[in-house]
Amino acid sequence: MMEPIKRIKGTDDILPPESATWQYVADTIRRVMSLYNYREIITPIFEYTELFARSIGASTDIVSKEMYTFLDMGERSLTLRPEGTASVVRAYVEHSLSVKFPIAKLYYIGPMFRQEKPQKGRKRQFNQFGIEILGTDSPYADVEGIILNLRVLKELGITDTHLMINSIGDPNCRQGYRRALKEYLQPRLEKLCSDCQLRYHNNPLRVFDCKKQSCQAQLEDAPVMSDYLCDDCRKHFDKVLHILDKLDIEFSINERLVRGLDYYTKTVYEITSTALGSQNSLSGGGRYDILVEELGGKPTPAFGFAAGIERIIMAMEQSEGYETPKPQLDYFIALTNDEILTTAMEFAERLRDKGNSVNIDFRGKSLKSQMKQADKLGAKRVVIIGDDEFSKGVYLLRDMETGEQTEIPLSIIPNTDK
RNA sequence: GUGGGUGUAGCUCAGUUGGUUAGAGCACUAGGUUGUGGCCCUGGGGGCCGUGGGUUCGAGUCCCAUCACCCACCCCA
Repeated sequence: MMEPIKRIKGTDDILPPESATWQYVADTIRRVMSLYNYREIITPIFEYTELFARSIGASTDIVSKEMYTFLDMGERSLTLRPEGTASVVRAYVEHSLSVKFPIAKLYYIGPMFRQEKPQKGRKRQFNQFGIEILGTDSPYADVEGIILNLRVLKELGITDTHLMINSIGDPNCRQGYRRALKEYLQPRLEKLCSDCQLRYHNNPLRVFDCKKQSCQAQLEDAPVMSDYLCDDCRKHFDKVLHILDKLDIEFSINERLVRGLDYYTKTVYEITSTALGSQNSLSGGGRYDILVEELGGKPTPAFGFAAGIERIIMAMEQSEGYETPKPQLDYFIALTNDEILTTAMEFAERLRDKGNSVNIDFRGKSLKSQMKQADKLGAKRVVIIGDDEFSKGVYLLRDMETGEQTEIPLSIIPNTDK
């Protein structure tokens, strides 16, 4: 026996019937996107490594240790995308989309790759969907993104969500805050864990993300970003909060919410669910007003979010009233003799011409076994063509719900309407 | 990278202080109904008990190693 080859660690095969859930989620996402008139953008799943280093930030965990990076035959460094925004912005700049779309409202959906140790809610290949609104700095854009995000979750039946929001300012006012935070932390450096001591140097804001009690204790009286926001950032944040209030959106301000990607400015937010375990973030995003410029485009303010589809499905499965999708089939064709197969195939094609889903078992099994099959496949009706019927030029149409059976000439295709 | 947990049939899991041919439910399959699904009944097929080594008269069970998966830290969606 040959040794079977197994799937790569951290990847998943999505099998029927679970794949139907996945399709349902994708359909719902696309439907909601169209409600807000967002249009799909499909970019390659690999890019030059440089793109991610420049956008996400070379010192971030994602770029410094989680990317699948390799050299192609021309010795160019390529990377499987770890997130979606960088590619969208790259395409936006590359195709000068700002000309055609003064405000570009785009969405994407597809697989992302990060080489992390897998655990609940964290795979090495996982799927995200997300949006990008490019070309406006309006706080209304932030809110539209957030409510679109919430609507997708709501329409999927996920209710136990929590929206947290914060502003991390622009590069200028954040600089002032960084300085103040470092001043505050410096005398306490000894009491922080080794990870946080590193963060102190690389990105002191991330100390807030530390889950260690001892580190959190040191942060109790730490300065908060909101005291350091410049007028423009302050106004923007207040406006976002105000609109959310007006729209009756529940949220909480989390002064310590910091994102792990370097490109964010002003608004950042995260939606969590208690159904998930340790990796409880369903989606997150924010404003990134300097990224387009950093990727070689004209200065263009923008907002976006990304959401994890596997995590969304986990949350769905745990929400009340969730049922696994049942198999659907309009017709099953059962026959008692291989000689009838050709006729049955023709008949099936004519049913399909009318838009019916049709299945035939080619194995020559007993009628009983075929009926069982039909039942298991969720067939609404079964067309039975036995030897007797075949010689008479008729078939039996059986309604699987009621058990009623009628004899009909083979020349007549059943009506599709119920 | 660091912890902890789990590996027995396709799936979910039993398996007594080590003791004959390793079990159940679901799924699959054949029949009960010689041409008809769901419910019920009866039979059948399926296991290098993760892998390698050790202890023992004897190992699914004890010991060591190894691999895989899961969960947590870390990080993020």
